[in-house]
Amino acid sequence: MTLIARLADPTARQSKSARKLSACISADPAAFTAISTAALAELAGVSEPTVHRFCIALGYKGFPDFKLALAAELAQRQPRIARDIEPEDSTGTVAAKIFEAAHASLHDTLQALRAQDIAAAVDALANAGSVMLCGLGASASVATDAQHKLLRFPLHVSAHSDIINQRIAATGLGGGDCLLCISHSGRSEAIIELARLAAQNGATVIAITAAGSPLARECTVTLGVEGGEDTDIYTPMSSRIAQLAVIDTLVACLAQRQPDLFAQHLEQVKRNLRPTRRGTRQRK
Amino acid sequence: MTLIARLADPTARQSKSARKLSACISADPAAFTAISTAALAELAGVSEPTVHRFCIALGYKGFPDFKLALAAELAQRQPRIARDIEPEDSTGTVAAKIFEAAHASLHDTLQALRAQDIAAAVDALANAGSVMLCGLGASASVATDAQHKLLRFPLHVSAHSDIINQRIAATGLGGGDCLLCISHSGRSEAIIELARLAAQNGATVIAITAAGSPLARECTVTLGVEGGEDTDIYTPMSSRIAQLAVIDTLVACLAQRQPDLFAQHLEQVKRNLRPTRRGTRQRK
DNA sequence: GCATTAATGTAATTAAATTACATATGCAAC
DNA sequence: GTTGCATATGTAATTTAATTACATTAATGC
Repeated sequence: MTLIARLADPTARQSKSARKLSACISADPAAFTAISTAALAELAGVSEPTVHRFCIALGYKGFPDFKLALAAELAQRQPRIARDIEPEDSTGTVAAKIFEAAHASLHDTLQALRAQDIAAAVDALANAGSVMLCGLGASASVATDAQHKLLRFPLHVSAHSDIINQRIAATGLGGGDCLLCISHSGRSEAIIELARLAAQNGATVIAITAAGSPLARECTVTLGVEGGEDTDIYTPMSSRIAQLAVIDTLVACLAQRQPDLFAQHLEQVKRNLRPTRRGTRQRK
Repeated sequence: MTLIARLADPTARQSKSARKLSACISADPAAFTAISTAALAELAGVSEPTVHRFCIALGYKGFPDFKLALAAELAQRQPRIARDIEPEDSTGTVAAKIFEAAHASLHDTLQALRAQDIAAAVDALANAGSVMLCGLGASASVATDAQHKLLRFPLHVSAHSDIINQRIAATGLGGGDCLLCISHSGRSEAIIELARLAAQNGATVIAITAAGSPLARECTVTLGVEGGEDTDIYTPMSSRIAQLAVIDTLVACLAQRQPDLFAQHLEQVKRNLRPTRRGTRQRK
């Protein structure tokens, strides 16, 4: 757990003055990175040695050590100023905000991802008779991308972005088959229906979608994707990036599971990359 | 410039002992975050007040302030341990590595992106008679994604992932039209030919690809995408994520340029998002 | 080569952090 | 409810670190 989280943690058993200090620091951690024991003691209404003991109790060598750790942690946590784009923003600012949102989304998604869910999804994919990938709108291209990646494996993979074809194909799924749904909101009626249909037929349904969404409830395994900071405008953009990262993770785990294939895959990707590595001076 | 970069900067005019201190700290910055003036003075072979003056000269209030800044900066710079996935890695480790690579790729791409190039690309797109999007393999789904986003604008947009259709469509492009090529390596012969063809017909050619690649040389504007850390295996995965972020940036800038549309776009996305925000307890 | 300025060091001072010790508070057993 | 123990907190002393004041040395220009 991070230091700041530990300070804010109400379940931690702390003494009265420790609680005062925690509250005081949590309120504005940045303000306490450039302050002395005396000043902090004053502000928290405790004595100086209490501050010192507090730091020791948290596992630091003393107050300066604690301050250093706090400063480092504050620096580490992303700027997280991920804010909506304003009409007056410069091109550079727009780019920075977009990339920042993507970072935040990736970060949050990784935090929320549970290893056991990934493992379950990989199991289902690895053992599936056939794998069907579905998405609509922006998620359709994510599904296509997943198909591109999964084609390298000895799986029967199909991707559909047409809701008629999706339903037809889903009807054909049965036990041992696998449906991977991709949806930003997890509230697209067509996809939810599809998941339900596949599940009724006995297929394993995996969703890369918002945790806790209606789609998530229809699924065997849900890989939650977080939108990052709660900004209005660009969340669907960033979440799609996180979806891709989740797919990459599934593919990597799948590859890893099949050592021969893994090596082969590795070799192939290396071969594909070779031209990129070559000096760019020479033509072709 | 970062503090660490400033210390290592050989062009900076520094006194003899300042140079000694810079060298000493640059050698292992982390070691000096938990040390006293006396110890640093000893190690650098200078006196204590010299250390203090050195900190003041760098713009800090004193040695502790300097240490704090140094620690913060060290914490900030990414772990960057982006390494290849090993067969023995756990599921969680695989996920962490994949996401880390994505972070690195985004970071590097943003660093390398030039505002004037984005502006030029946005100009070309905004004023284009028709916009054609092309990519092959993994880049095909990125092109599809771009199409999905650009469809919201009053542009004539088409995306092709079939190399025959691509050539046919590119032949139809002329002055005032715009071709947006997406390629990881920038060495796909088919796409390079396409770019050349379109350019010959007078179209503006934009590429989202590796900077300095053959494709980049055929283009009016290149938006370079960095693969992140130079790891063998998963670079193409991460770079695709960065490609999407670049597209998002273009779309955002495009939206921003047309205030009415921007507002409309914003409203639309907000509307799309609304269901996500709603409490997830209620069904449908 | 001498004067002047900047750079560095020594020693003194101040401030901060830590320790030692005393007191108070809370809890359990009787 | 009181006694005893343990934990928590505070006061004061000590140590350590950081800073300042002043002296000395090295460097540069004339």
